[in-house]
Amino acid sequence: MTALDLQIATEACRQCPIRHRAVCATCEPDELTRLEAMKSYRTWMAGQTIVMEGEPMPFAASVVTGCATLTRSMEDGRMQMVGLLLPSDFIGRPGRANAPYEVVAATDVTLCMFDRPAFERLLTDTPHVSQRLLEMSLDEIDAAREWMLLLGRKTAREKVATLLAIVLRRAATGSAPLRAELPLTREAMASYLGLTIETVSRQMTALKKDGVIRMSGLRGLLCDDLGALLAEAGDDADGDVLS
Amino acid sequence: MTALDLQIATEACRQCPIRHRAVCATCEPDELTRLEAMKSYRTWMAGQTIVMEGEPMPFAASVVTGCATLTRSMEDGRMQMVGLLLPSDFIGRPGRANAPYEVVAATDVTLCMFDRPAFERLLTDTPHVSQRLLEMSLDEIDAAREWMLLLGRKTAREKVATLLAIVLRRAATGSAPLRAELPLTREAMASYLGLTIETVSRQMTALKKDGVIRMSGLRGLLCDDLGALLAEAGDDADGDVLS
DNA sequence: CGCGTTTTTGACCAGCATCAAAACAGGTGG
DNA sequence: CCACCTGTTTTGATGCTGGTCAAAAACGCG
Repeated sequence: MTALDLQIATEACRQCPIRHRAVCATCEPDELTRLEAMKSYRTWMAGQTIVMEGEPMPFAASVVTGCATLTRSMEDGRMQMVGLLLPSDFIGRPGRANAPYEVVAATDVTLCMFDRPAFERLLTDTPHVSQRLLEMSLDEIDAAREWMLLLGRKTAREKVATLLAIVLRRAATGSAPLRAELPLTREAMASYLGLTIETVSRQMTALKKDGVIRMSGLRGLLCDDLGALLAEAGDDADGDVLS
Repeated sequence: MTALDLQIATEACRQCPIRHRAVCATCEPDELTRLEAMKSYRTWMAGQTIVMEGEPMPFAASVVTGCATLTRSMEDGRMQMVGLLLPSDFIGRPGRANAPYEVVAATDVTLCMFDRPAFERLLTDTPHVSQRLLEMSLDEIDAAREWMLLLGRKTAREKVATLLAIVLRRAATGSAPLRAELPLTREAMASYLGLTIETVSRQMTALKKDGVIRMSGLRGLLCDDLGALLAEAGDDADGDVLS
């Protein structure tokens, strides 16, 4: 997506790359018009904090491009990622003014932001939107529960394999060898998986040595046999969710 | 609540003990009438399976009394609890016919069950209900994320202390010594916390030895100093969520 | 009272964290 | 283009937390 495309998208929802998957997916033309009036695009660079834990959050937003993370932290500094937001995912909780977690740009991220009061009015006025948001929330609950199984019961090797499989699934470019850019640093991976950086690194090395994955550079991920990777992940070969 | 009360509640939503907290909380009188037509009560005994993982789930329901658990399991038998349902909590996912997790009665449980197709029609017809369900789902997401922090980053001792604090909060009978009946077996606690039974048992013993809690029998929990317990839990003294 | 189940306790071990240092990548300025 | 510096990633050595296996104790129930 070029800067020009982005500009167009800013103006017309109909051109938007996440039009049919985001919270606005089921909007009618007149509802889109109303959305267009209250939305604005904004971009953050990788690593930048979008919202700090506990701070006021005067907007709701959809991720248009890039990847953001939600992180919850303890007083002594221990942190756990609790959400991974990819294009079309929704940020913000109607009815709540303050963010319960830190929101950080994992890669460069563009958000389509809605003024919170206006968005909440839209929610009460248009069942379309609130029903779509309900649907997305229910998916998110399922994803969170899958994630809880990972955090509570999987071994380090299974955790890493699971995450790599998730990334490959989302980036699915068709046939083998499957190829994807890791949108996460080792630190973000560790935060996602409830591990330390060192353990993530060791397990990646082990999976490479065992021929389950290959790397091209630090971020380029290759997999010839997704079945083998899924076996390492301890899942049966179906329905993972992300976000 | 006696058997007689329950009988009354079956007939009239207005008498229902969870009337203002459940998914029907915001219903108008006419909507309640519609609900009454499609609902039916059913009770399970502690330990019974309500729905098996992957099986069809032809209903949605609210927990009226008792406690149920949602559990996700891996092929090799490892299990992780992913939901703890207390009175007023909602079971079921509109738009999905099969249960993605096992539902088990932790204590004796009574559900107020709705026929799924009828309930889904109600959802599309009455924004009240779907907005209430959205609200509840968003709370559930927050609870799941808090739970993820526990699973990913807390020590065994912190995990156990956190769970005990959650139970005490929900059962809050006013002033010290705080008192509650544990609705969970050691096995269920372990499943909730991503630990083994033995570790849960050891940590409970340790917390007793350290004077943080006292037990009267296996299920009776006493705490003289909730602040001390919360300190052990690694939380600051506020907003935990459950379910 | 006796049996089955749940819980506790004990001994031991493995997996992951921790601490530390080396290797590597990426960017800057000479 | 290379030397240098900074931050990330990898590798190594070691220790602790929590898992595993086993048995004893406590509880619940017929």
